[in-house]
Amino acid sequence: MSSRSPDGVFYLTTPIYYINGPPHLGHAYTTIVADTMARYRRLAGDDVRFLTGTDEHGDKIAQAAAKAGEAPQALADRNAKAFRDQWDTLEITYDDFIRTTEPRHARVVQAILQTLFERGEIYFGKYGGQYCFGCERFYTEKEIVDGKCPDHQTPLTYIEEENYFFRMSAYQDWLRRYLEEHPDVVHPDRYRNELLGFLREPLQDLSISRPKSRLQWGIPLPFDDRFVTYVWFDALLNYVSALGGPGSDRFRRYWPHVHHLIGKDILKPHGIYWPCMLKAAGLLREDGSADAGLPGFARLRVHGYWTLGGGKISKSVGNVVEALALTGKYGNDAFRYFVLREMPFGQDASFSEEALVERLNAELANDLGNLVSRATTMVVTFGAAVAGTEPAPGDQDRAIRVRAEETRDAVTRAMDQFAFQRALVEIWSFIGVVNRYVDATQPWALAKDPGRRGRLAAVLATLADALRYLGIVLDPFVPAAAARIREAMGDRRPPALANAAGGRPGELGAVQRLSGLFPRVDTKAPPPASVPVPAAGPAGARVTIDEFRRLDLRVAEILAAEAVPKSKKLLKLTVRLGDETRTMVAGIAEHYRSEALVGRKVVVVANLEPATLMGVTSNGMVLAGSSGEALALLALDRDLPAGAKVR
RNA sequence: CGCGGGGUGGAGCAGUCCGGUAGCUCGUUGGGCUCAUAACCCAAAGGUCGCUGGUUCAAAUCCAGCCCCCGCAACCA
Repeated sequence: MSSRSPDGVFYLTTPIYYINGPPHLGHAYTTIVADTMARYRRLAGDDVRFLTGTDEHGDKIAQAAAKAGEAPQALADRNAKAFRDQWDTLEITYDDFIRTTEPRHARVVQAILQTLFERGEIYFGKYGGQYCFGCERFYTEKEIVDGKCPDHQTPLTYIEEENYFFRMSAYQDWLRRYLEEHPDVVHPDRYRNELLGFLREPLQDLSISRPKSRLQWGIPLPFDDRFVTYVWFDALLNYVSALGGPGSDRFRRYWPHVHHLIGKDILKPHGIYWPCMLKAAGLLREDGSADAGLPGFARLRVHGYWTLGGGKISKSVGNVVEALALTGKYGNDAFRYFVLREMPFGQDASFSEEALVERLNAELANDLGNLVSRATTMVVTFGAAVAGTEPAPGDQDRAIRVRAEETRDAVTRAMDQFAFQRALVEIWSFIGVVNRYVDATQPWALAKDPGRRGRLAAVLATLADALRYLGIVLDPFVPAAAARIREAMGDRRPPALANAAGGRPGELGAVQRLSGLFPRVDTKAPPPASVPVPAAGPAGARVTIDEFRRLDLRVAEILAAEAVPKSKKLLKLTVRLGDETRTMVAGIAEHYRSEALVGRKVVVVANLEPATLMGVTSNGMVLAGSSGEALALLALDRDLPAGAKVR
């Protein structure tokens, strides 16, 4: 069985991460998965190109920079560095790190836009529609939830403006047929089904520009510098620009072998926009053509989400940034092993420190670490006694060799499907076999019997062979530990899957004892709870008394309360302030039953900008205090008429 | 009728597509071993497979209905 990729070339990308926050568990998982796959492919002998990077344009960055009183580029430089530093800490072996603010990226984006423009794939049109400033995009009637952005729940603004559009609608049929006929381009399969689901609705043309009057922090359109490029159009092209763009040698070599690793949240841009863009730009192979210089589709490998703190006993990690900090506490290998082993690729899984420690102790320390320790100790201790002895291999030894090869093939099959969990299960099953082999052959007993030297020699050679093998197959998953195993076994060859075969006993004399590869974590005295969750939040900036007075706080009587249909948290309240009656929406449905509220007097902000939530317009806000899960409405300790001023 | 995942020994999960003795890891208990990181190996105890009904010789598995949990959508104005 060959473990190589077609042509022995493999191009793997992570999404480029948006730099509006620090790297967290989600980013790290994607990147670790990619790194594991890249290492595995290299181990299998492929020529691998592994790309990651950062997405740095857009209004959010521009605004954050303005707020901090610095240039957007300065902010981007700082935040991009945080990602790079994190990946260095995790020993991620990326070959290239692209930033969308780099000239090499802008050049390619502009060149491709120009090509599309000249081909008539982009047209200038007037568009009137509901726009969300938070999302930097227009919404269709269908997407709008009661006049609000379905993402931000903020009111949309009707904007009529001229923009450039990509004729994405022209590719709907092509894309649907392609996905139907090529089940392997999106994995796991359910995500392909989801894409086909999207395609049952008519595909709209995609607005790909934003007027500079509204957004400046972006790549100018090459054919009209009054506009900058829409962020997704800009961002997706990093996968091409990082190779130097169409026509470059690197592009020709790697682009046909591209695999995009993504999280399920960005399936739509990658599974709909991206293939249409590529098709239009001539960067995909024509149907039926044998053009080897282009891929038929940008293959997608889609993973699920981590959930946190689901368990009852879970005093564990509170958020995704904290979760990532556990790499420092338990080490890169343990963290990698946990996330790869715990989450079946494509599905959701829950993350907890307890589960991590359990796997670290049971699988890394007990199964693997202890095996390495006992085996190296025996080879070193008893090895001298068998020097020069002709080994007498038996069935047990041959069985280990066979099992090793079966395991290697099973790992190959699993990795071809991005099934990291299954690959690890296979390897650990082999570790169990070797542990049982030690108990069955009892080398310590053989060592006491001079007449069984030949047998002992064979057993020790088999053990050494098995560890050398593990030092190779474990390399993508726990690279540091694997390197230590190879070193202890005196194996100085660069690791290669081709060498992960049994039956090549090396010099027992070169073996060194290796103990404590993964020390157990004492769970009796649990480690101090990680970073304490900060309370409600630091006191914000101060306000002046005048600013405070701008708030119109009033006593209000609740006349009626009802749940907002389909909402989980919202109650629609009818309240009376003096003579006036109005509707307010409050996110308290999980804490108060509507019947219990009628007749109560509460404190409200009366002059708040109206907002529509789940279709109900709220004219004000009911005040409540909260702490963690608990929530309480403000009440008066003596009665006052509705409408009374609060200050 | 918004989308999706799930309910299987104490904990976490597999098995469900294609019906036929309910399996794995952790934990517990007993034993073995002494090479090893209180580890490793063997064995045992422990389950009305969420509920109800149906199909069937036979249901964790198929069908119908119901209950509950968890993500996301999706909001705490």
